[in-house]
Amino acid sequence: MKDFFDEGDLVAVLTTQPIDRLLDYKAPGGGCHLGAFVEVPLGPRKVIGVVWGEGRGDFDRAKIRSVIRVLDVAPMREDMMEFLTRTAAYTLTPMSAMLRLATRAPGLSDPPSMRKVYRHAEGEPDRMTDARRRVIRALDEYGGLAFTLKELCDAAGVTSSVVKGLVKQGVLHEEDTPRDLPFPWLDVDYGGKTLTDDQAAAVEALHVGLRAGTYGTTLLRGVTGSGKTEVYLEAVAECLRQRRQALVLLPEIALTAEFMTRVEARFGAKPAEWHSGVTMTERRRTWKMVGQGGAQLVVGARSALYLPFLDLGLIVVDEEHDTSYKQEDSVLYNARDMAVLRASLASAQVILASATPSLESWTNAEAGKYQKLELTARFGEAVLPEIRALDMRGVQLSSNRWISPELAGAVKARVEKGEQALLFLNRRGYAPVTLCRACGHQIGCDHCDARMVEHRFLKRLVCHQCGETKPIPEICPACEAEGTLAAVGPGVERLTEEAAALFPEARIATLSSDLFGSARALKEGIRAIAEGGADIIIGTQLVAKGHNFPLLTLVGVIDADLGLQGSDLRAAERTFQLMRQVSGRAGRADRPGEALLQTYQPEHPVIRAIIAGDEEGFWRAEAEERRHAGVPPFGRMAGIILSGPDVQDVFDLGSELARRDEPLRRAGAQVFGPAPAPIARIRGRHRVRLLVKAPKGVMLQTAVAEWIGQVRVGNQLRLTVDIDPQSFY
DNA sequence: TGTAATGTACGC
DNA sequence: CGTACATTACAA
Repeated sequence: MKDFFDEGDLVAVLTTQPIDRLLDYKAPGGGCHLGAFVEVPLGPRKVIGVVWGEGRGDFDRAKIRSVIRVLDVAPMREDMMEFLTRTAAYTLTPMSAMLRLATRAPGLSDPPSMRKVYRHAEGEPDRMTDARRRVIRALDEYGGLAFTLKELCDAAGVTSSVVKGLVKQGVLHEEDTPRDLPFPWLDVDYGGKTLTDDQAAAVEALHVGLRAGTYGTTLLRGVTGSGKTEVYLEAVAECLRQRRQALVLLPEIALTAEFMTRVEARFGAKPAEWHSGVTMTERRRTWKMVGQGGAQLVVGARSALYLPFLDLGLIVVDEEHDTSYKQEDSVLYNARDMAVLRASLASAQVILASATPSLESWTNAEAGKYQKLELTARFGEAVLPEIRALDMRGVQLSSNRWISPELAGAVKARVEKGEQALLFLNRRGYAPVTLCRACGHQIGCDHCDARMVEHRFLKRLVCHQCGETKPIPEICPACEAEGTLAAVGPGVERLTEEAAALFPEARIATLSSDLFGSARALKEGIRAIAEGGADIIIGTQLVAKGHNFPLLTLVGVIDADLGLQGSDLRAAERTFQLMRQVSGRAGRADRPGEALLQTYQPEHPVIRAIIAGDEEGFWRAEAEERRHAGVPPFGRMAGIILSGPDVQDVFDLGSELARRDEPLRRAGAQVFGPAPAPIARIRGRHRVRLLVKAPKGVMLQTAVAEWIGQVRVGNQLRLTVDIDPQSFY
């Protein structure tokens, strides 16, 4: 394929506008490379695009316009173009949306922005003052390093006029430097730790693939506290020694800060960071430096996969089982799967790290598609907690009490020893249901088919679906009885109330995503608690995600059955992982831990597998069940969500699709539905769901694309395809 | 008969 | 996605 186009040659350009085809333009003066980022005229506007190939010449020559200019960023590499094409085909997403995902950095079209920095030049000022002395001292202290105006003023404690005055006299030198600077060099020999035999063996195995510079995927399994992070940081080190770039994906923004500190301890500097909480300036710097090789390591969220790496050698997907890797908005992709795809195109290695792998990864490892590495020994003296079920069937609890006497006793004992206890309940707010005792009416959201959840800290009812809030009413909105509304069921806020009554001496901290204003505040809160700022921690699933609580020795799960209900096929897997993760919080440092699960169904296979610690047994049973049902990873599925303001319109479209299923049947696939989606109305839009099921090996995407191509989706209606959905009801 | 509101086609 | 242009709704 041609990779350079001279002025006037026809080039095909992919724009970020939702036009599902390439547009022909004339190459600009000076020509352009394949993959070049360009600005092109489109109607009355200028838009950004990428030179995708030779022009096709099927458009009226006279109407073809010229590329305005080539942007000052590195051209998109061919493996990246291929990656976008393959992701688009896999997820049935238009290419323009993929390009938008790959250009999510501000100011790409701006010229390289410069800023002024100051250095100490020669000579003395005409008149030495205290302020002037401080400025010069600040500059000299850092060995001639350049300061920006703000940095210099802050360091010297002066106003900008002092600095400007010194510049005018030639004592300070003012110069322009590019604003986007390379990230500090990561030193692979900076802070290596001594590894256990177990870890060293895993590192050695990972080094083989990294040195070969080929594609390969490894499932790195290790119980909590076994030192997975140390192991994959050594893999990162090896990748950097090979002069290639590395990417570490984390499921939660809240985890990045702690991880950045660990990277700094290992490599002597902080790497580039990429997620929604990063400032615009840093985003642009990261995007540009990744493309120029000025960033060796990126730590970030799933969208970091779409950064324009120059030479990517390793992708680590930490906590690979985490459901947040599957995006539930705009482009629907699973970052775990796309990481494997990207790596295979870039001849890079993938490490999927988890204590409780997803069934998909477990199956791939069993089948020999992935290398499997296990870390068994727990770091330090700690051992896995003893896990016990508390059978709640015989327990008499007074109304609105959820902590059994046995669990309460265990908590009390731990707290008296100066240890921490965690009470886990995966429900935000105070009470999930607000019910009228007179007429039985439940307060729901006006825009969604969901119940409003009382949040007592906010003193409001909140819809967890759309975020709508309203004050807690005095009278029942249905029967107008006064004072009959009752909060029913437990949430973490209510549990906090109960714990405060049971343990009046204990310091209690509640960890729930909605109780902290920002990711920063949350991180600060977690740190304070981990350092002993609380005796009892009450938390939602937030606490299951990899935070370190060294003083924690007891985990009490209030409702282990939550999540087992419902007909979600992944419910068992998710409950298993969550329970294992949560109980893994106990006894991480040097004290043995204990986990108690309150349950009304102690014989349930999932609960029994958790208690027995029989992971292999659980996965084998779960795999067998899925194989039998013909569902992922042993079959293929696609979810279709239709939504619109009018129920009838939405259902009509659903029925039409169900009727015209020949393309699916021809391919060997089957369609179910239409049925109301799990939440049949969100933000005033009615939702209907269809499910396509096919045996493995069917060209699912091709069939689905042809199938939905038959119908015309009206203006108000929306059709979303979700390949490999996470949940299907 | 006009303007506002809503729908549809197009971009090279 | 924005924009231009067509079509329909509705008040005067």
